[in-house]
Amino acid sequence: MIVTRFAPSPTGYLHIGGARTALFNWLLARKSGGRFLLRIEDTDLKRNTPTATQQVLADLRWLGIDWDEGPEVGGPNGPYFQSQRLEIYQHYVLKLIEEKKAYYCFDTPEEIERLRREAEAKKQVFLYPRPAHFPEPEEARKAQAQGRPVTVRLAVTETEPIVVQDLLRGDVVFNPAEIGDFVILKSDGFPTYHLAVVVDDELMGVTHVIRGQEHLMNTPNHLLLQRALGFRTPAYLHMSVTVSESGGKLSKRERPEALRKAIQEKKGVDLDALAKAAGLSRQELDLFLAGEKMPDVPAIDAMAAFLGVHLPEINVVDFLKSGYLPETMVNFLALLGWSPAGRQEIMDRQELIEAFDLSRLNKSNSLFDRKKLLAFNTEHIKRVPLKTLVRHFRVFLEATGSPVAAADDAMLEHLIRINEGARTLAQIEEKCRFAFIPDEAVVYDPEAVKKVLQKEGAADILRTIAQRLEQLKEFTAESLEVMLRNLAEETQVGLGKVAQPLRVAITGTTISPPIFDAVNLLGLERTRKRIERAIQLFSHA
RNA sequence: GGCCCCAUCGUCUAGGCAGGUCUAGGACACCGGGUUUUCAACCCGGCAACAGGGGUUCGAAUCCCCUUGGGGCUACCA
Repeated sequence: MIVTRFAPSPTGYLHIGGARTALFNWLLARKSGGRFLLRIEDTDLKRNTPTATQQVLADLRWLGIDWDEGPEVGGPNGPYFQSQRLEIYQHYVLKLIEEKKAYYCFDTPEEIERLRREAEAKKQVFLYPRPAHFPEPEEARKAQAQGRPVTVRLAVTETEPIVVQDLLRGDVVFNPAEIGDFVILKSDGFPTYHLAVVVDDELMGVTHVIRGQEHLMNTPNHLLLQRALGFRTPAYLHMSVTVSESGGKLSKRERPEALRKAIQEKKGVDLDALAKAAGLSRQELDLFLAGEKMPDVPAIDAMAAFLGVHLPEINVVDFLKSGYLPETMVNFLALLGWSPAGRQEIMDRQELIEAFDLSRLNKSNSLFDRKKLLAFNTEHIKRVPLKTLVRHFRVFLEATGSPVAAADDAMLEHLIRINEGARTLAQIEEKCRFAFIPDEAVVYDPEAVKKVLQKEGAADILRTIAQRLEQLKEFTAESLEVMLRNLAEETQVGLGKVAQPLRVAITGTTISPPIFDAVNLLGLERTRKRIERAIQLFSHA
């Protein structure tokens, strides 16, 4: 049976690259009827954040990527947090030391750094100088008592070429002479990634490891460790990397950097107000602008909102908040580095599982194209069942704190219906928000006022509409349509000349759902009030 | 610098492993037109690629080599 896993380190929100890795492992497990497990690689005390695991779990759930074993679902191979498996790693480290396959080291970071520099100066690869005699456990205890850092390194004694058999790339050959004795146990008693991943994959019965190309160079180390420990070697597949428009792999730094650029390019930004909006001190903001400090995600979001700039989405939640559907994300991510046998591109999870096949993966890096993502989202909004869409819409509204969240499900369904052709949930929200704010809170877009409301005759048309609204027997989208069409015909103008002033009067902008639906949504009373307010504010007659 | 991976339209890719059926197919973007009460959506049409060089072969996008370009790694991070 095929067993795959996703093993994120909880350093923040799940980003799009991680989601893609998780997805491919999940697809392989689901396609083959195997198991998919989730393991949290929290062995770096400095980088982990306390809430990150919850964020990652929530993001995976939103995407519809479920796990058979792991946090919150349990399983026979737990615990699934590496920080809770310290004795297990300890056991194997001790075993390797006893067998003289690994040894204690007492170097300080400065000493290591010096050796590294020397090697660099000589244009040589840095290889840790293995001592002729390995220190005894006794010496390790002594060194520790004296306050020296104690680490353990694997003795790399292999002389034959190390061959990584990659499912995608074929045999990749490495020269063992270029692999130095690497650290497997850190001075804080935590295992390094190499040790933890090898031990856990063995103990958890992982058969297939799909990961990013950035791990290809680590794989010979893992092979070495597996041999030293007498473990099996899982099948490896190193996927291509997703790169960003700015070149280089897509990283979390993208958003802060885009924000910094936006702040620097914008003239006359009130930095004190900006810092306040982000909950930062002025000093922290200055450090950020100098490129020396990265504020956290909420602060970044707050600053972007304050400036009204749109930052590129990187984390899974960013896409949620921009109004993308999880179906879109899963579909689009699957197509980055993989393609189905047929012509069909738009697929739901089930269709992806059915079509998935490792042999159709491709090796080259790909660029994340947001325009194509938008097109995919438009398609999925059309395809996803209405009930599901309502659920997604609710999640979106709550995540963004929209006033539209006050609506019940029936209303949300209606809002979706009258916004046929929308590209994102955010667009639906933007178009409908006008009906969920107080009449006095309508902000009139100056551009729209100038172009529509202050045009010749606009005020007259609004007055006429207000009058006819009074005379309307029943107030529905249909009766409104009849009324407005008649009015357009009588006054010998296009429907646009009637609809546009009305649209701006009730929404403050030129963008809304179809005008009949928009008025119907707002209701008779509030429509009248807003028309009056608009006439008052903008007719200079 | 060293090691490793990769290379088809602007982008994601099909084709490559089994060389002729490829005057290279699709999707997105873009451009032009249509539809239209706004924004979208929708419909029709168009533009656009085998990185370069050398082999192998009757024949190369496809196989081999070199060059160039892009990417990754080079930690007591994962």
